[in-house]
Amino acid sequence: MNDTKYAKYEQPGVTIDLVIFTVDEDQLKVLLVKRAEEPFAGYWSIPGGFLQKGESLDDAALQVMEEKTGVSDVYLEQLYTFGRPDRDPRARIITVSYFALIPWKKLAQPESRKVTGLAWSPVDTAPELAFDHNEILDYAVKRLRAKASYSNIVYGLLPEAFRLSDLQKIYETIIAAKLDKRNFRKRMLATGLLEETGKKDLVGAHRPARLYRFKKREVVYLD
Amino acid sequence: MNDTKYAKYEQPGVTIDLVIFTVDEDQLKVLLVKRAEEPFAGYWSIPGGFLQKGESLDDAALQVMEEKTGVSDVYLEQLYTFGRPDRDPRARIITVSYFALIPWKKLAQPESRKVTGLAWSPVDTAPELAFDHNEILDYAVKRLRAKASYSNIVYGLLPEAFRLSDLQKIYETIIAAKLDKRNFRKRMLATGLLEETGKKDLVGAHRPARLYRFKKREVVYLD
DNA sequence: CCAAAAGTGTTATTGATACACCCATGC
DNA sequence: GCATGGGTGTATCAATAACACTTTTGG
Repeated sequence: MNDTKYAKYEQPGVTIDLVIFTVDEDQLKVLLVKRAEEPFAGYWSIPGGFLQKGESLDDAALQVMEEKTGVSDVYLEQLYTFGRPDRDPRARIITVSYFALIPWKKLAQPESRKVTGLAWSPVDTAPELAFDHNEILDYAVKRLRAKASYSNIVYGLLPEAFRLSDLQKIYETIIAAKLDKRNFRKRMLATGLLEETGKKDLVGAHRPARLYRFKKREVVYLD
Repeated sequence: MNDTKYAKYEQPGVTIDLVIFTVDEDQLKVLLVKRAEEPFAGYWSIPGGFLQKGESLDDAALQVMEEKTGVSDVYLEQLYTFGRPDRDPRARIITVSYFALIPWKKLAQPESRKVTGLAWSPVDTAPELAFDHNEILDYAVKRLRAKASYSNIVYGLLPEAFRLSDLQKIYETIIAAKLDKRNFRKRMLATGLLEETGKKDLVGAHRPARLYRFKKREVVYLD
């Protein structure tokens, strides 16, 4: 920008911060990174980074995603932009927040989990975070819960093929409530968004489960 | 910001753009301003302005609102942040968009309507706008339609006291569909969000209508 | 008395909820 | 044969949708 022309306006730093969710061990978890530097050195924060020259906001979010998880083909949605003048003690910085969903299985490869300074924290026991990141996290959790109730967004937390009981578990975890198995299956199959893969899940000493997949791995709103 | 430390990052200009809605003549309308300067001189755009030093995003939005309409006590909600690198030909500028709702009556005072270079355009016949403002407008319309269906957000388009038929008209205008009068009234009164003012609207050669108001003029989600 | 909008109930349909037992497999 | 999770149907209740006439006022 032309500094003489725009001198009286703020030219803030712009960052992208990501709330990356997964469901693991029947808990909704969020990826946190430990800050090495001031401000908030030693605090946990959600992963983020500065917007690079020529980069779109979505690209910047993807960039952070790949950097921290090694994974890029995930559900990603812009959340909200936070810009309180004092939210960063260093300088005026506004942050465009995103939330992402990632199936636990994708992360189960050892290399993407061993990075130190990274941790998956259950959302309800998340520690005090740097900056206004608790606020961002709360906002993301609300959005996820709401959106799960009127869309098929949970596909982002599931692998390609899954059992209906997996799907139900994901819903129960997100909304923190038990659901009736028969009603749940009826409702899900009635949406017409699922199809059988024809395969069966053979693990365990019990009747094998049919495996389903989402016909389309993109957001569809119900009703 | 410290320019040496952050030199490799983008320091974009940050603007706030507002989609200001009202309902008038049974049409959903949006406030447009005519651009005098390049780029897009002569084009219509939605009102906006640069973020000022020390100003929060919400404050900046309010500022623009007051500047263009003379009104500040209105419904205002952050919408989405647009940041394609080429969205402004001058420089890298990202814009945090907001949408606002304003009751037509508030604008009916002559002084706030006479400003030249301002126009209320029906949303479905809006012209080609500057920058990516058509995209922002479309996004706002979708958000408004969706939110009207599961919240009491329409209070922002109504004066303090109104007839149930006014309320119904607003809904019909937003969702572009006719509603059944009896079912509509039953449903609205069942929400418990309305109360009678005790007064009656006496205009017109017909039975006077009871006037209602929202118990709380703040967003409540239904269900 | 006519025109105009306000106000009011009942029935049918649809969708949501509650609820319990048999099935297929591995060990 | 027993433990484990998979898979299925029906009856009740609640919410939504369809539908038409009487009332009150001003002119």
